[in-house]
Amino acid sequence: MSAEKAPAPSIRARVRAEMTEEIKRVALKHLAQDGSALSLRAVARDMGMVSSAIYRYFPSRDELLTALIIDGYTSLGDAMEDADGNAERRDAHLARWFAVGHTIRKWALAHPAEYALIYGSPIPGYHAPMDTVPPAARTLAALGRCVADAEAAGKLRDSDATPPPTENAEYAAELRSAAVVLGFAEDSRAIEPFLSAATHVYGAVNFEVFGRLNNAIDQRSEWFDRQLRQLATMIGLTPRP
Amino acid sequence: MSAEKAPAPSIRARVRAEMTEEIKRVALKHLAQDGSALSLRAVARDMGMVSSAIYRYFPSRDELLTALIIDGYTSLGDAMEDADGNAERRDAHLARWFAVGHTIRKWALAHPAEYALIYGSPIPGYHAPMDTVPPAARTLAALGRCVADAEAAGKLRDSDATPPPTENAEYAAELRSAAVVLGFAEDSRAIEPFLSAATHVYGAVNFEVFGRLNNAIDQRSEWFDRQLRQLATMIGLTPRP
DNA sequence: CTCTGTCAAGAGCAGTGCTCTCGCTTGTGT
DNA sequence: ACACAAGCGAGAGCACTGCTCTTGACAGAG
Repeated sequence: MSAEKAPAPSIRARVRAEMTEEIKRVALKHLAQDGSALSLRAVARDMGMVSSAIYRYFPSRDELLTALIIDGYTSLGDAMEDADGNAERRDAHLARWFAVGHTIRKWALAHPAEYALIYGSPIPGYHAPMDTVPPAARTLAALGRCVADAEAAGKLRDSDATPPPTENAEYAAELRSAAVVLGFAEDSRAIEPFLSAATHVYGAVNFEVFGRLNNAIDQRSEWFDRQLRQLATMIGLTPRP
Repeated sequence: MSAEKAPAPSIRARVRAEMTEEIKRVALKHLAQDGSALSLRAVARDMGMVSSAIYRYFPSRDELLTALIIDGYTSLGDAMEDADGNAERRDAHLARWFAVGHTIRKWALAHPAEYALIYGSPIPGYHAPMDTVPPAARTLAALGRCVADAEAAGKLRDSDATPPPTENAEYAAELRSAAVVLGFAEDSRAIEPFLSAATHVYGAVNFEVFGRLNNAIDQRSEWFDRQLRQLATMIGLTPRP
């Protein structure tokens, strides 16, 4: 018998953790099929449990949703950081932009229910707790890093489309604050174009995942890629044409 | 007694139409409060009816949703066309762009539930029928008209951000087809920048309405206005800086 | 070998979309 | 002027939902 006792993982705790994971797994499966109409009873039935047993693991449907939301952000964040690659390609800013951008779209198409959960319309009675903020911020930061690194390396043209500096001091302060959070320099000139570009990227993914491109654009990879390219130009990631 | 009899509005039909409108009105109120979790029973209760009575007017919850969706698109479309103004300002393309753009945002903020209904995540079991397509297309066309008119009048710079003409023939055909539907010339060079811009506009409104700007950007009117301005530059609506 | 904390199960509450049947009202054709 | 039928609201009922509470079993710790 090994004499481990310090962290005392406790068989009970281990089993409990496994059950929790299993519930999330099945819930995710249901979410993928039925959309945001997630039913605890259906999950329980699928696991051969009685519905009330689930409440031993998640005190409410909202807590389950929160867990799934955090998992979703984490999964997307992981995918984006993976796509961003390691330090060796740190200077390939444009390639990183495309890689990370396409990863958002691909992840969303592969996990439409989770995508709707985290970037779709808010769920009626549900209010996201603060725990979801850091994983959410990580995804935006992953995209931002490509631009921030380029700017820090002096590889960024000035954006031609950005309007002149704002005269609204509060807005300027908010931009500076966002810059710091996302790893840009506090006085970055790229932060506003980047936030614009991110808004656009998520808008495009929304359109595609939520079916707004049906009967209009079928060449969706091309459509998305060209928008990424246009945004790269707008931000200043590409040399002036 | 007036001798009108040709269309025979039929008292019953009139009352029925009024009831239908009343149900939609109450449903909209509930939608605004509880989000997409619309309950027929609650609507009926609010009207002092029994739930089954509603089925005399809408054969299913989906049909009610369809009616609300069509009303939503129509309301937004009306607001946008109103903002676009009449023929007298037909040449004020940039002003029209801002007016129509801001109208989308204002309408969405004033009707968040209806906005979520038509531009948010799809409702789980619901499939939108074809009737919703024309009202939906009208909103996009209303925004597009500002750009199409500018292009037709030769008042549009070439967009600098747009990537070079695509080599994907199918994608090019889809662009031409979209151009025709939205009132652009078939060989319009502005259609792709415009579609990009529209994607961006709806992305920005999504972010704000769905709370993705919370704790980040409070100066939202400024934020949105600057993005509209940037997009105008990208499309070529403003003179080169 | 108890004791105690954890668990699944089941019944139950209030709510949901939807169906069906029952009478009542009311507009309408003869 | 009257009888007919269509349209209507009410109510019961089915299968479902999230959630609560109680009960009884079991397993780890002392």
